[in-house]
Amino acid sequence: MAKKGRVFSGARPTGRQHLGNYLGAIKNYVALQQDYDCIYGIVDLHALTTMETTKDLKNNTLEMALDWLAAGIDPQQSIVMIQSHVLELANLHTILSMVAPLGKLTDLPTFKEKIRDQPHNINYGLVGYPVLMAADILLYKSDAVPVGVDQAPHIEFARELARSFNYRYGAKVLIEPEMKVTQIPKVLGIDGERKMSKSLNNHIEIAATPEETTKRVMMMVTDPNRKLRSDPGNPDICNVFTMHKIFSSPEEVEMVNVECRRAGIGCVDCKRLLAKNMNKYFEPFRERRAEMAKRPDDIFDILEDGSNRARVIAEQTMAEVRDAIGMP
RNA sequence: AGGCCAGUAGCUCAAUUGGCAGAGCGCCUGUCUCCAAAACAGGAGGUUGUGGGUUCAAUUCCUGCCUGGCCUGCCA
Repeated sequence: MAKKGRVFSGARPTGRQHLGNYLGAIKNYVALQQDYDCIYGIVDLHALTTMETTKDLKNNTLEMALDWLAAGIDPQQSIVMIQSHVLELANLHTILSMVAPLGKLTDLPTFKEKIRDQPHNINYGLVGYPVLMAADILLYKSDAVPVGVDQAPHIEFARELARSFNYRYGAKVLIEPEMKVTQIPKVLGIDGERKMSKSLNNHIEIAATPEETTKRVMMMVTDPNRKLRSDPGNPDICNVFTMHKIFSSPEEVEMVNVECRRAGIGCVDCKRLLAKNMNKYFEPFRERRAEMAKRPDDIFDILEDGSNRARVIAEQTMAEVRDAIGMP
């Protein structure tokens, strides 16, 4: 069947995925498979720019791959691969680094953030992060890249690199990728104020047990003005309600919306309903995942197969790149 | 390569002349609340970067090494 083109997206191996990862990326990855030839990379090289210890790298890769595959990313239909297993990437990265303007790299907001976050580890790779990202996208001749708005400058940078390369070497080898801005719901953590993230420990893992999920939901911060059971609440500022809108039926959402405001239901009732719906939502996923987790070798085989398929595309691109440059 | 400075709890930092390594924030538990938050009470968390040395005793003094920052050079 004819698809609209090729999509590449990568995620750093952060281990077991949480609701933010799922709603922000994975769900979208699964949906895109219908219309595009997708390549999903576990970008371990990018992870090295911030990781100071790599002892969990392999396990984090496995855990994330399990979440991806069990969630519906289909390795028959898409390519699921490990970034570092395609050596051509390093080659293209080096070549692109000669075209990449340093001033632009150091001006990017993400780089400035990292300077603030890890002033003791400002490495060369950190500056070149967007170059490596561009290399990944361009290596596979991606037509589109699904990203959140925060990644927009990086995609724009990749487009400019492709243009610069093509102009400098008088070729049309590299394809400027379209930015496929996905409307990512801003998923807040259980603290109700900051973005859900593992490092803030305000996350809920999608592969968590029903008990663990319920426990974490009960810990969620609600409308602080609703102190007593008899007080009316305001769902508009309550993250529990936001989650209801994702995991509960329209009828239940309406019920919560009405009953919370007139103290018809309490937060405990509200949270129990949410936890129940979340657990129901992820039940089939968790069953599939548990099955897959019994055979970790199979997962690594899938990743290896994906990397091999990706390499075929990469080799073709690199032949064209070398030819365009006029390398002997 | 040389010179100077720094490294202490998850984070930011204290610790008198060399004398039991502490605080704030964060984290966990409890009280209180429908839950959560807030408040209060309690708790965990450390080979003081690391190996030697001096000393009755080293976070503190000496020294090798590691890491980071600033400066001066050398090579490509």
